Amino acid sequence: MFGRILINSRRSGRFVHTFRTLKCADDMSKRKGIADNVNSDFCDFLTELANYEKNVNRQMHKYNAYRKAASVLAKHPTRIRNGTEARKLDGIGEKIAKKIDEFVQTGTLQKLEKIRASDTNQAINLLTRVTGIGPAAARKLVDEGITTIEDLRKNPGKLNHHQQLGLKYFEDFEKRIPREEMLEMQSLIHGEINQLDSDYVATICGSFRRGAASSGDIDILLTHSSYSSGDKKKPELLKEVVRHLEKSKFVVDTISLGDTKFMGVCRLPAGKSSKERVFRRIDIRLLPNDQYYCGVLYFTGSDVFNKKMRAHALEQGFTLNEYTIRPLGSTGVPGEALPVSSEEDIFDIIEMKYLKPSQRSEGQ
DNA sequence: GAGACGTCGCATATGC
DNA sequence: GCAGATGCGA
DNA sequence: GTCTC
Repeated sequence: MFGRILINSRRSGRFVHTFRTLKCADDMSKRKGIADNVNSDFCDFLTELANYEKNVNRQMHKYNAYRKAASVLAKHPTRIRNGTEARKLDGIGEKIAKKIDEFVQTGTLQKLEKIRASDTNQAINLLTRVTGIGPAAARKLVDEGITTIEDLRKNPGKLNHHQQLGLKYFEDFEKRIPREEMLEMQSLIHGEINQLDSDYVATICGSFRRGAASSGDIDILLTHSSYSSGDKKKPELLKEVVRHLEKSKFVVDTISLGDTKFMGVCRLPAGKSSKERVFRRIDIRLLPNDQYYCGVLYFTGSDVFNKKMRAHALEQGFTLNEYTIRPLGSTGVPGEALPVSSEEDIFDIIEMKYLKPSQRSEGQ
């Protein structure tokens, strides 16, 4: 969920930074041996191809395949010299090996040049950066002659509610959130929720919880002592929190709101020198208390860490997902969910030494 | 050579 | 009005 | 596009 790994800051490929999300390069090289990415030029063109497959061709699996290839190259400690060398890496096959060769020899890719030359592709890629506009809507809009952000502003009637908010906050939503601001929002949120009802528990997850220097958005997991998975729906628990955060002027817009998931927009009150703050994307999920820590673990990531931990769980005869940890019978059929009342419980069950969130960035 | 590649909540379009 | 499908984001 | 079976 909090992928980022080394390529993009965000799964959608909305941002095109080439890694360096946290810590300084020195720190990284000492600990991990992956200081500067010596293959970053390959990663860049693979990421561009990935976004093309997703946004233009709606080929999500190719998108993921290109991203996997870029990721393995980014982690590779030495410079790849040609396709044959690249071919040895997991996730790089015949086609990408060929592209590496072409790029090494000519400094570019014919396929990429053609993609870049198409105005339609350019427009689709641009519109896709508005949250709520995916590959299908972008293509439809471009077919109707709408190709720029300005065009969108002139035709708000062609957008649904989510897309209208995406347009309204287009610039702000592409800005990263400094950790300092995340900490401010954390204390405001905890204060407000505790004032509302001290039986709520809220945890800001994602890369923030792992200590990242900046974040893309705010992802809050929420639970309440009165709410367990056996109970029936409690449609008011989440709505009450959202209403309260609206009343306190922190939450300013709603993208979607159901019984268990809120997606919206928030902003801190003006800071010193009365300078206006940036609008931020905020998500709040309500989980039953008995599933809360599996959820917190899952949404804290990183993706790579989650994969390793789930694999370890399997080796120990357990299946772990975002909701529960269950023992596997001799037939491989999952049994009843085990009781969990902390993240430590989950590590204990699978006999794994506890890792603080800040130690979960690349697994271990 | 065929199938998997994560899954699910919410909003909205679609068909009856 | 209802039920299952689609788009989207995470 | 790549991997697995």
